[in-house]
Amino acid sequence: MPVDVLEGLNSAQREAVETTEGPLLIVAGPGSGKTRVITHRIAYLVRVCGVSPYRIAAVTFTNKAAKEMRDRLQRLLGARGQGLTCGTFHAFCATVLRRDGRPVGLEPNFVIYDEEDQVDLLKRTMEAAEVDSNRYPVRGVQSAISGAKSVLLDPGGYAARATSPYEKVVARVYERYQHLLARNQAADFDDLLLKTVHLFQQAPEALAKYQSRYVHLLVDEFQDTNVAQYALARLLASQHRNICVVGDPDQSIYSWRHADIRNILSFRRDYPDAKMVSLAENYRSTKTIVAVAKHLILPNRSRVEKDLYTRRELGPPVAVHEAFNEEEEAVWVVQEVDRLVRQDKARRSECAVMYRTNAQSRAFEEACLRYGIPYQLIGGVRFYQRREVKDIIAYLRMVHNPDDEVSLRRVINVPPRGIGARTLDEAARWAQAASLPLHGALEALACQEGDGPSGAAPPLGTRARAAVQGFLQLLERLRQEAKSLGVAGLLDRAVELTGYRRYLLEGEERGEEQWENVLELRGQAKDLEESVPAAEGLARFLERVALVADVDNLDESKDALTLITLHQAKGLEFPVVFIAGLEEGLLPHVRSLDDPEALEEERRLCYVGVTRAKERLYLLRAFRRHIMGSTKPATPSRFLMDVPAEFILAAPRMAPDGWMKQAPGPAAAAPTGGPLPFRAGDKVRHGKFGDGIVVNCVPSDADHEVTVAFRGDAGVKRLLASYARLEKLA
DNA sequence: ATGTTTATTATTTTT
DNA sequence: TAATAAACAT
Repeated sequence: MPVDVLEGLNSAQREAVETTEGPLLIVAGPGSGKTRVITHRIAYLVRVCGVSPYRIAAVTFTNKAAKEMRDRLQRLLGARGQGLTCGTFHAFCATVLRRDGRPVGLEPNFVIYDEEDQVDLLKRTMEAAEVDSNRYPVRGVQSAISGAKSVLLDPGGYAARATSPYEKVVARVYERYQHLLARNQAADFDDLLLKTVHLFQQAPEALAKYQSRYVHLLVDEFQDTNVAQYALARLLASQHRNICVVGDPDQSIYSWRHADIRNILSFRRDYPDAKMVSLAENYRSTKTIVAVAKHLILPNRSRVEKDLYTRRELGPPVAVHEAFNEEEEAVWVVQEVDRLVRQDKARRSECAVMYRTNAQSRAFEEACLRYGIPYQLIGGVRFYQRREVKDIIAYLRMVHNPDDEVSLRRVINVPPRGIGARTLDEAARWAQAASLPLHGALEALACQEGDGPSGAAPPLGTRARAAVQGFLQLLERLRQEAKSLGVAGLLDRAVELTGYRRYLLEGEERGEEQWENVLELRGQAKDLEESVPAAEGLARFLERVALVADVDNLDESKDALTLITLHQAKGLEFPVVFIAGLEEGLLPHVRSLDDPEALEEERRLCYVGVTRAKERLYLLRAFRRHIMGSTKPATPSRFLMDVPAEFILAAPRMAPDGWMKQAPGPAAAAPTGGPLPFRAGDKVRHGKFGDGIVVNCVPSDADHEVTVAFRGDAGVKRLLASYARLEKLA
């Protein structure tokens, strides 16, 4: 009866699923059915080996991946999957620390600081430590500390290793920063991992509890783990040694987030008896695309050999197109999408444009708007990062954890209630002197209870005192009401008592939209109330907003062209993929040009993009590119040189109908577009821009580029003759 | 305490 | 170029 979990698997996949005992390393190429293998392996453990789901942990990097895994397991196991631990590293650690974090200084109600909160706190740390933030940019220090934490160095360990003056300064800041976090009952993202490892090292009974529980451990996206995460996985697995890691070194693109591919080497060193299974058959892409991907990644030195292949058809050749500039690159793509859709070759939702930097999306958005192509821009400001959302969350966080000073400072004057920088400075100074937490100092000051500890300094003016008093009363009231209200109700009260709605709607530029976001947040709180006991509601809600960032993700039901960065595209697939900006300095990015390892990562990024494509792949570059205010000539990316000519069809500027049917062949010389259709001085009319005068007209590939000065708001535009449909006026 | 002007600085961003 | 932060004036 239970053999069907093996059905439809190829032999390598089957081997991976059936290897249930001992350490296992699965190297999974793109499109090789990785998620399928993981889920089937879990199903196999439960249904064939009779392992209780309670004893299995599957750890992923993203909530999206975790959710997909849960959904698929639901289908495979139904109710028999109950009790499985499946989530991100960070979520797992947060759970452990809420329950058992006291030995490492965390109360169950600790808050989780995101990067913005981290930077806020660091700024103040550096001020207090008198470190000049011009000489030591906060972002840099933040990254250094994060890097230290990712390799499990605490302030002492880091200080001991610090050699350069810069590192010594960082060490000083790091030490104080950790003190402040502790005083705030807060952990940043890196702390979640670091503190869990420390907990396991310092409290053997805590480790024993989790070690004995998890008989089987699976780690997905292993190429993106950092040292701390790997250490954690090893600790967890050390009793039963059933650790299965799945990854693809060729798709490691997060070293700048301290992911360390060397973990794969460490794994082999730490588990010399590990079995290795390579999933090399690709089910996603055509032969052409797989071949291009292979050639592209081949020059990388640090690789684990893996011979990707597919049994799929050859498919159309890869189209390489050189546009004049980013604007025309975008127009070309948008028109090509439109053509594919009109000719029924693809639906819009099956097409994606991928690029290295977010700034590149702009030209594509404009082109989509101009040609009326619906699009979906992925990325940008994440929902929980939005100012108005974070403000509301800050109120909730203060209710939950009075020590959270970052939240306190964030909203003490939002909406404005007359507590400015001066008052706050005074309170902070006072708190310091009396060694009180900030909220304690504010309370003391508001009651005017005596003078400073030294008996001197008359504290606040009456006006400021009243304001502070008002704020504290507001908080107190919220805390009282929180006892009898759900999260949504509490949120409502916070909004009401602060007048936040009016503040947005009357004071802010995008108030309407911001208010919508607050309502969206409220909706989520309401949803959560349905499934969580009221007593845990607030804690669970705060946990979720801290650790889940993907509310606004790809909507597959929308019939729109997807615009997405290469990084975000990892894990996705599309029948039609356009990779834009294949130019030196962009892909590979300038900041990687002098570093061979960084260059390899850029190459992997490009590889990730190529391997997203199922049927059709387009590689684009511009001849000139507008970057940071000035236009510069661009040279073709070295990655383009690694695509063998036999797979390329040099796409003509205007794709004539059916050109995709042509046989692949070497790039043909660009034809010219015949006699000039316009001359400077001609009067013309354009459907959208109205009347204008031709300034210039030059041949451009198979077409003509016409520069027209329009009379209306349109100004001077450069258009392609065959698309602009300019009407010549007498 | 808050609105205005100037200066600065620009990859990627799973948690 | 354009967004954002810090400095500045009111």
